[in-house]
Amino acid sequence: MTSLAEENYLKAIYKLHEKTGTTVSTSALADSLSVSAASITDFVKKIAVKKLITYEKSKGVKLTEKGRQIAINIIRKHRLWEVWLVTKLDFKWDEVHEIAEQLEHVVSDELIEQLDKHLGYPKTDPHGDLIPDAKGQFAKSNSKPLLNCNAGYKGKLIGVAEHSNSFLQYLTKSNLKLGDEIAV
Amino acid sequence: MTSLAEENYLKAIYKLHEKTGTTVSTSALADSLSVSAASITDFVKKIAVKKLITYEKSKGVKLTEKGRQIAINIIRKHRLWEVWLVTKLDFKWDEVHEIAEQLEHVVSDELIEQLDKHLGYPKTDPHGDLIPDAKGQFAKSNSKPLLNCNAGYKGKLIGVAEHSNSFLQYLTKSNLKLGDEIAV
DNA sequence: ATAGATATTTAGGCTTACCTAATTATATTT
DNA sequence: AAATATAATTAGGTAAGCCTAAATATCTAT
Repeated sequence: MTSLAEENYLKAIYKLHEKTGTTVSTSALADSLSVSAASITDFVKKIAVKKLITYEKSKGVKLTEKGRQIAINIIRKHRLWEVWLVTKLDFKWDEVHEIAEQLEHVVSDELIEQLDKHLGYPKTDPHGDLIPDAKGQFAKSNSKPLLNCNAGYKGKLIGVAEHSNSFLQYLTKSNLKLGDEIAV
Repeated sequence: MTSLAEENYLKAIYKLHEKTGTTVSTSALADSLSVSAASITDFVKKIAVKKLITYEKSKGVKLTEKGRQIAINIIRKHRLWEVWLVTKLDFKWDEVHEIAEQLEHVVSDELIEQLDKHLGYPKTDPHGDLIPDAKGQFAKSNSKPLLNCNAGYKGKLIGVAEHSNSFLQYLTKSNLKLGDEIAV
């Protein structure tokens, strides 16, 4: 029903919307998916017909509730697989993204439910991102971006917004990991 | 490098060759892959150019060493995933094939090596089939088909040749499982 | 050895997901 | 507001992996 390409488009739209809060532009999508703008316009029209997104010519794109649910489900799978890779297979947090990008597209609801159980129903992934439940609900988080913290502020490092391998490796080398108590 | 379709063709050729011992015919492949004979001819020509198989017009197809290695690697991955599904996620032996068909195409050598380690380097999958090692070597098996056993013969059930869900469920219902001592 | 049956290949087409180049629409400067 | 820059769309095309229908090759039985 949902092709690999569709899943990746929906996920990219979800993430760009999350970041900007606005409708998602053709060029932002083209950038994020490494595909030409023309291809985006094409594809976006197709999935608009399927009611996965709403699309207004030259005005960007928005997920419908249906599209949002699919996107969240992919994210759920991605994050569960990342937890598995780190906790069960001993991968580092900077080594799991590419593998999870593949595993997230495996289709089997029972598989994901069993995996979730096997992992002990984790709430967050190795980067501190929340894992939505099977219904697409995210738990509440009381996180606060480091940028908004004044000097002297003390807290616990519960997640990282930047996921690049180099940044993650830098944190590891600096002896910083999730759960650490930090002061600004 | 190796597309999903290629992987499935090579695996199918491997399995049909294993079963018949001869070159693999267009129609056998068409049957096994649920694809028209015309499509087989097309595809087979393409992967012959890539030296994954040898192909003689109207005379069927054979894996090259290169093609064989790819096929065995897919089988290795398939069987390791099946072990994981049964031993770690509590799936039944008749529930794992379809899921493993998807997982076997995930590309990451480190993933497979870590998975193998996580599982304790299993020698056989949940149906008793041998799991080749990372170099494509199969261990020796001293199995004997039940059909070749005379009445009165005693032995241990170490594998099943028939993998259909209905047969596996029948064995389970009959209280038969791998490792059982049986007499003919 | 030849007719008929079966298997295989060829020819021509389709869909998906991409592309480039050209055109049109929107935003930004002055 | 006009000129220019940037973004988006349209038009036309490509490769992969499939299809059906028609043509040809191989096998089987007499």
